Amino acid sequence: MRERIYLAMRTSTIRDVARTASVSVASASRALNGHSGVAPSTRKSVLEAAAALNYVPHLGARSLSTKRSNTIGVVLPDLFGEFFSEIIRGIDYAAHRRGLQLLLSNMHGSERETAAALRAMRGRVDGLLVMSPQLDADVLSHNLPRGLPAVIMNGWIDSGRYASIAIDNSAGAHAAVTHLVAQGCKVIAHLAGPEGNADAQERALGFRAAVAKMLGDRDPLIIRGDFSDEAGVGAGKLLAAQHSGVDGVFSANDVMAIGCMTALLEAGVCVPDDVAVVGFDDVPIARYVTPGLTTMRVHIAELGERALDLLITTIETGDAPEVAAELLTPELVVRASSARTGNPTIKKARTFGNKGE
Amino acid sequence: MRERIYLAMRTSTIRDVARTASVSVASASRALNGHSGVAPSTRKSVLEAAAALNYVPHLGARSLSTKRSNTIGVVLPDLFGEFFSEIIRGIDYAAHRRGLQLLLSNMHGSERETAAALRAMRGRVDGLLVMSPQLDADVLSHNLPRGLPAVIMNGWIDSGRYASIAIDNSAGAHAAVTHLVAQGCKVIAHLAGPEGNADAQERALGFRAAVAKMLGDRDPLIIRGDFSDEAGVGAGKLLAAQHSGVDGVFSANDVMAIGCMTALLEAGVCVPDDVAVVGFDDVPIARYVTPGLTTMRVHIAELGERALDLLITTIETGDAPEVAAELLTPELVVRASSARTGNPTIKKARTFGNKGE
DNA sequence: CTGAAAGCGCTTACAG
DNA sequence: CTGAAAGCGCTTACAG
Repeated sequence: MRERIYLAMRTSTIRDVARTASVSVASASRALNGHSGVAPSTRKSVLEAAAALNYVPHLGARSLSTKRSNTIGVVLPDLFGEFFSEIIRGIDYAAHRRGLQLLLSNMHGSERETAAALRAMRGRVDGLLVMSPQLDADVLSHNLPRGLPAVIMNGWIDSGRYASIAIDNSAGAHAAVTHLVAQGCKVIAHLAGPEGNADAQERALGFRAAVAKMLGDRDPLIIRGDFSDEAGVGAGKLLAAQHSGVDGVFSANDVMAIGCMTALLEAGVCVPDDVAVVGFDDVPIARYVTPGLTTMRVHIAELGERALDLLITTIETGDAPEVAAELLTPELVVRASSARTGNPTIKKARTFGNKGE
Repeated sequence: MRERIYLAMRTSTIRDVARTASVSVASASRALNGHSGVAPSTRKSVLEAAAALNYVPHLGARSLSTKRSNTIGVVLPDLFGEFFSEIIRGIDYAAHRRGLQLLLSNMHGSERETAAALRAMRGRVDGLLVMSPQLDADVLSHNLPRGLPAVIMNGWIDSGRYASIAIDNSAGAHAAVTHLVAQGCKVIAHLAGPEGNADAQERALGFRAAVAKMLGDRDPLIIRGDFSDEAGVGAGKLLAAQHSGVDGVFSANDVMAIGCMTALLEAGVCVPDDVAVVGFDDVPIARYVTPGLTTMRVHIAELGERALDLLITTIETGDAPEVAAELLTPELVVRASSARTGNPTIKKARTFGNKGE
């Protein structure tokens, strides 16, 4: 009884197919893979046997012998959320077009886990897409299995070793500040991303440079965040309570910008007339919040798509002869969150001069 | 020269480690895997050799011989978007806790692709999580590799063959309509999901039953959608233009509900006072739109988490002795989109009696 | 056109 | 404690 169940459940192998079709395993393999040079009658009986046995090839075994998995490994800081979801969409789109599978993994923030995730890809994928804004090139290249083609997205890029693709954060920050100033903002604060994150750091630096140049502000208010909506809410509450005279906010990402707007609105602060808000990324929901969020559009999905294209090129041309390094320039998308009428609904605290009151 | 590059790039195998450490491959394997019964000196030299060679084990080969991949396959209708992103978050959370990797795949809508995706999992994963609201149990079970443990999420479930977990859509629809009626809505329309989708169908049926019972409406307005924001926008425009007297909308998912609200607001229709809107899912953004979206909370991430737990149980207990079938009941979350003051800003068209004018 | 054999990179009884 | 050998399920030169 036990044995019968076992036999019934056992998945059939190419050996079973060969035996059923009365041919060798080699012939079965050739027929199954549609190779030429197989007698029609042989092919027929093999395919029939396979169908009868409901044969499904063991891809692990196949890739062990072909050294090809038709799978791309993707290692991201997270697998969910507005931003990563869009990245995955782009990668998936490009992978699907080429008949490639995706092996996704995330690094859960720690260096140890990133190393584990990268190493776990060995022998299972043909190439790697890694987004690691938190880790420097050394950690990365030490743990990237040798000989595995890889493309680095948005990281502390070590040009030369791996192809890479990234966002021009500095240009983005500059454009955002320029826009806020053009809208009449006089005191602009920055809602920053996590420390140690390459993108966040570049955006903060770009912001500082821009407000120094355009507003002569060398010590702007910078609120440290972590890219989460909660951080945005906290910042919004802070700004609403503080009466700091801030009339414009440049947030390092959209998710925080949205949290910030929500908190400001709840506190009775009008966006954009009291405080104009600009985000970064243009995640899908940016257009659905009210007011719609002005932001620096990154074309996130396209970024993922381009990264996969780059990887394929790297794989096909062998050991990346000229290492590519693409830089994507974000574009300003103006929506209601920054469209100021020039009529603030509340007087600025600093007009009264008694800050903290 | 060519050869030198090749040698330099070649990834080292356990054989290289063994040779470097002057032990057999068997001993190297045991040392590397931390097995007991290895002389300390042997272990030491093996680990040193591995470090020196920057050895990374070939997981494909390992799982071929151990018949264990420590990877879970996940097949979803899509890998991105608010809903699937949350599902993935839950699955990832549970998988990470157990040290499991995720192999994600989507089915891009077609039956052929679903079959391919399911079969491609053979030999690469220890179990499968499948969400397939579009396909019936036969297609599914025909393509699920025999002997591969699986859990079906939200599908046309064939209780008995596979463990499953699903949402009580009927109860959810009923609760949504009950709420709208309690808010004073008299004419409720349904923004439906795609045909052939199990969840969508159950929600529509539940809606019909509820409005028939509570409002005596046996022929309610049902607008066919496809779960996309565009469909929601289209429905909102339609409702705004139609003067149909509709004062409540129950949408089959949040994303359409949000699109619908956006379109209604743009057309000058007040939500909730002219039209109250209730969604389904409680995706993360539901709380950030303005007005906040009332919805049936599904605890999406938890659904993914529970599904993985179920799968692990199935794998561990062998061939699922008692096939589990869990049903999750969604709960009503009231936000501003349905909090009516009783003061509509515009007169209902049907009050005038000249519909279409 | 076909089959026997070697090999992909591991692990694990089995002897010693 | 250690090593030689078989085996996981495939593919692919190599002979015939």
